[in-house]
Amino acid sequence: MAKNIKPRHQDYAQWYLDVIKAAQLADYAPVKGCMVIRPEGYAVWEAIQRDLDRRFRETGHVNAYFPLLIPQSFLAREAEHVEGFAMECAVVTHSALQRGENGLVPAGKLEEPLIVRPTSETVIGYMYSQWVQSYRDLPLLINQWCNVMRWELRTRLFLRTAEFLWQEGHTAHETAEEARAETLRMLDVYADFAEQFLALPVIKGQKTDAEKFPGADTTYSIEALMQDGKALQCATSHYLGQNFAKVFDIKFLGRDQKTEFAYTTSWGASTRLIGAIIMMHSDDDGLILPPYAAPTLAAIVPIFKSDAERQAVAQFAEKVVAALAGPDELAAAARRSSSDAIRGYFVDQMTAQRIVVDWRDARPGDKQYHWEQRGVPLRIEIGPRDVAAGTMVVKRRLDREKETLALGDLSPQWLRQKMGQIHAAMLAKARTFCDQNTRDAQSYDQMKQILTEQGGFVRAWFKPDRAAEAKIKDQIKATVRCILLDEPGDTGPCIFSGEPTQTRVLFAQAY
RNA sequence: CGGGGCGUAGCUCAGCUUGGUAGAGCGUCUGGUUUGGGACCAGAAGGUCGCACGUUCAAAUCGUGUCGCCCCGACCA
Repeated sequence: MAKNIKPRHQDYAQWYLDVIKAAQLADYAPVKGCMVIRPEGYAVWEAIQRDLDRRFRETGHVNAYFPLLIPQSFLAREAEHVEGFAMECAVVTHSALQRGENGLVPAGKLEEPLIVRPTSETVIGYMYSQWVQSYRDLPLLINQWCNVMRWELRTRLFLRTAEFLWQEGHTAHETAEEARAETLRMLDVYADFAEQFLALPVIKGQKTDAEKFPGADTTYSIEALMQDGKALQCATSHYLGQNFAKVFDIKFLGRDQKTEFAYTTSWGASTRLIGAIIMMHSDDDGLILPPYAAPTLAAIVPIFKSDAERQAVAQFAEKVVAALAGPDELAAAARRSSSDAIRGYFVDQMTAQRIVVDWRDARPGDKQYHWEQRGVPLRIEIGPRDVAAGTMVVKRRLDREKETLALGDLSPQWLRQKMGQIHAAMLAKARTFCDQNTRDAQSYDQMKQILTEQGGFVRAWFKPDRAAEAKIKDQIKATVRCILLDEPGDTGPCIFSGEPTQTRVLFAQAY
């Protein structure tokens, strides 16, 4: 039992914070609502970036960078957009500081205030209008990795912070069909990524009008169910129609010699994904990282008493490292500056994933907890008894499964295969949880009972309606997470109004 | 931004009612014995009690103000 982590059943919110603290993923910043993403946490973000970026390239997108500051007037152009974001924008009004009576005071008032981007549809729309002249300029397929700021009043590390990191893709197309296809294509990219890379089973769906992105024609999202039975939106993809093209004048001369407004999309995923990883996979002992996103794949814990034993264990550990990372890496690591106590060896130069040998002057038990809490998928114990037998004890973080292996069993392929197995086990476990906590409701009372007593997703017939959704949210704190796609054209009675409807939705309490 | 709570050592908190030398546990550092799942002994360092003003011979303690944080609501990737 970890003594620095509150068990989930006692206080889930505190458990979440304890896991982050114990794994050193993030820290509070001096500015309320902002966080410092520490190296352990940032490495997970880099892994997410690496794999998503590859998927974006494979679907034809390129990266660029647009500015942090946006003229205030830009935001105001699209009515719904300004309505959605005006309440949470940081506004830059001055360009300097000067000494006043009580210290520094702002000076150099700006003619037009600038806002710190809460999202970049407006400034990108403005630029696109200058870049697009003809149908030959389309499609325009650009992504950017950046930070955004939404002045949140209640914040939680990774899940909701004032500043967060994300990527936002922005595309412009010749036809509505093409833009719609792009929107759904990127939704698929996110869903595949979540499952294949992060072991997060997700449900794809469409947002109701009440929940959609301000300014979008249609919003889609992937939704995941956390261990406490609450849903978390993990990524979104928006079909913006011609809404932004019209207000930013993104128009082109079509094949028919007529001028038309472009059809645009936008789609994004943020550091919130790290929160999803934590809440989906981790346990009362701390963080459990999905192997492909883990910066450290295995931690080797040497066990010894005498100096002679230490030497023998050290020699054997070198052989283990060489078997997993290659003999060249052993030499390369010796040239790198690093802590003497924790030595890292890259097993993959591209992903910078590594294994470590923990030579710190601490007891083996301490080291076990240390790496366990950080979510490292494998721990390898090497003691005098192992050295004598030419073996080691390999422990899986996920389920504490233990096996004794010989040196000859290890290889880079073995490690890759092991990671694949762990990933598959994590995905299966998470999917089982999601399935077991997705229930059908035939009546409003039944849904109310399920959501207040058990949580999870509730699948039901529902005719989307703002007033009804507001009432439901008020009464049982649940919202429509998404309208299910791929539903056969059946009709059923709306759980709220009783009217026949063709839409089935997922309800849940959400983060 | 409304309702409630809290600011004392790196962390968790006691002390405040009834004003009088600044406390505990954990952590940190040093030395020793230890080391196959969170060791033990000995010693040490560490705080203008959130900040300001006031009452008083005397304020962590009482009063006023102010700033910050946490929880609950409204708003949200």
